[in-house]
Amino acid sequence: MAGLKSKPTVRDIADAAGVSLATVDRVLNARPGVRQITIAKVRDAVERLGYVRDTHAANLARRKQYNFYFVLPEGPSQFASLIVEGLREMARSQVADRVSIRIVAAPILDPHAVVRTLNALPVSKLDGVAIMVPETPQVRDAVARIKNQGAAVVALVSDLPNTPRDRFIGIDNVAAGRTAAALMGRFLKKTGEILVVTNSLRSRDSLERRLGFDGVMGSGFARHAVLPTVVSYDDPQRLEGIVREAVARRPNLVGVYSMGGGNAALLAALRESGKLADLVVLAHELTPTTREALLADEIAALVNQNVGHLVRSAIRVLRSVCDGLPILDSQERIRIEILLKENLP
Amino acid sequence: MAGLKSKPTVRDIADAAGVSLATVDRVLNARPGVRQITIAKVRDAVERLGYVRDTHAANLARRKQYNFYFVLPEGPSQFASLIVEGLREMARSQVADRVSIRIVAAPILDPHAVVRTLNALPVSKLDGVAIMVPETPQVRDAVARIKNQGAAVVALVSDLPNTPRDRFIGIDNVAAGRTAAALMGRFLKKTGEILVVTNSLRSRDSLERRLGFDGVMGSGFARHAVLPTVVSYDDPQRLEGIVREAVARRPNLVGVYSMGGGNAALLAALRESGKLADLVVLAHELTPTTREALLADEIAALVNQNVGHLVRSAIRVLRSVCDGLPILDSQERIRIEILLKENLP
DNA sequence: GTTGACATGAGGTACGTTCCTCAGCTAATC
DNA sequence: GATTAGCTGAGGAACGTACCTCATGTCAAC
Repeated sequence: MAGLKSKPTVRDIADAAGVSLATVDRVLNARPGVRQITIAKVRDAVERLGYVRDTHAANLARRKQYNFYFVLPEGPSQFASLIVEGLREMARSQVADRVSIRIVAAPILDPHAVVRTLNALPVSKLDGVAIMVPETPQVRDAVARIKNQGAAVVALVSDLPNTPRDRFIGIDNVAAGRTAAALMGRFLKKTGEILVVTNSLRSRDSLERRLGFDGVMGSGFARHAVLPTVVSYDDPQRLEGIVREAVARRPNLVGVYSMGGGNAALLAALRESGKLADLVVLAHELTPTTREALLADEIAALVNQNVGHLVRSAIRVLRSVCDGLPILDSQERIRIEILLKENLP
Repeated sequence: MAGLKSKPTVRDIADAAGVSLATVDRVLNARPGVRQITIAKVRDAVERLGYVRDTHAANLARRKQYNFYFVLPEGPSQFASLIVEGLREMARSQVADRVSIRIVAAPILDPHAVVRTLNALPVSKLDGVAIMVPETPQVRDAVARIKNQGAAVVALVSDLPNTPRDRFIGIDNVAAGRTAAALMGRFLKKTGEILVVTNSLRSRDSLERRLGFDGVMGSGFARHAVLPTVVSYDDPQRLEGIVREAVARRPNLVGVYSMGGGNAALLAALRESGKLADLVVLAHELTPTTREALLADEIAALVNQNVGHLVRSAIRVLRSVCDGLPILDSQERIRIEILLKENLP
């Protein structure tokens, strides 16, 4: 019973408002040369008839190409590679019609280089940017500049809350941390210490995840002791050293929570320690490494954000912002996925 | 670097193949009156230039409306209501352009009435059907008939594997059962008996879920005893009675797995028993009832299939089938979501 | 050689929109 | 009363595709 009569067109609006097609067009596209009264008449007709512009016909006429840039972290991050892969798959699918996507690598270890990368974007030639870099004051300025020049901007994976970005596309990392804690608490059979590891504290993600993790561990599972965050600074060797030492020195260790990347090195160190089977290990993001570990029962569960949804949502939102269309919140909220061996896609 | 030059049009194909526009059109739309050699020339040019028809321009020209019917279970099922709601939201969004969706209620308690409903569909006026009813021999025949008349058909939520349906849109229910078992095994702190409840065994879902559940419980968590499936036949009172009795008679009960609907009655009975706090309760599908119970710590976790994805995927697949376009498997696989209080959307 | 079947080309109109030009109107200013 | 500026209408071309008609071509059978 969800019927749908043939949708009203600009012509219908013109008739209903008692004006010409040209005027409707002027109003709809915010072109000058129309009196306020006439604008109101057209707006009213649009409301009454429930007109929604056919974006496809519009893009056809406008021969518009959406030019979007994705600024992604350079380097060995498996997660970033997955995003690139997701974007490539998008480009091949029909969803991406009239969308051209360019990927720019940002050397996130060097904040100044990141800003240079952002400033080098051809803002005049582009309609929108999705940015996945840590927030620094300089990045904030760069984002503001891009936004001021009229481009749509979304923050990807890691939010840039103190910038005029149009939206954040990613999971609520505090909730992700809470989720990890809930799993950890439920999964642990023995009481003991929990090691928390991350590769970087520069992005907000790790901080927020830790916050959420501590919140739930502290209230619901306070019998366990959550150790201070160990940071590897993207150095696999450093990470291996730290982990090896922690496992050796802490006979009471029962769980490990890996908040960031670098899981290959973490798992290597844990395997070497021989205690992996006794530990509840939780990590983030489904990558080849974590998938394998999950299947081998080395990792108990993953907290994941679906890369496909991430890129599709980013593109949808960028388009909507460009077209001045509303964003369907419910559709753009990225879920916090819990992955076990059993529900692995 | 994922560049995209302006895509080739029919005109380019005509030039490249050395034929006229009309001929290209005849080939592309499989109209008669073209020699095999010419067809081959055009096909070759399409290949070489990587032409893909602009479906939006095509639909515009064809002034095509996709007419899709959704056959959903009638009755008080909260899950079905969510699907209806999801469809209504779709209709409002831009994704559903040129798609008209009609919802037909099928009285699934009466198999003959279901078949009558299916046979009453205006097959000649419709492009595709999404069907969510239990599989019976009569349903199989009806689906075959619909498919034979040229409509696209997908099975929704519950598969119809022995029919010529184009695709199944829903989760792998065996894996869903396995997932529930993994959670149950991990969450249980005490050893004991597990009650398994469902409202109906008519659809395949419950059988498959049970299969998966038993598989994992039997291999990984065999210390627990999984009781035979209790069926409520969609009768809340019957369900309450059974559950009340089971809880009273089995002091060793540690977990409850609800495979189907009717969770309101189940929870009512468990609450009344006073033992709810000691039980690990798992259920399927996020509904107002299960959400509330999850937030109240009455349900430990939900195994969910995202209604939004379900309907969007169904519509995308129906469209692709109608247009003869390939289906992107990776994009259409519905995830088995695990929902805790902490990652509730 | 005529007939006819089939294959192809040329050209048009339409879909809903954008964007352009040009003409005509009204009201205010000189 | 003439000039100007601002507003509006009428109409057309284009986007990429579908689908229609009509004319012209080829080739084989009679």
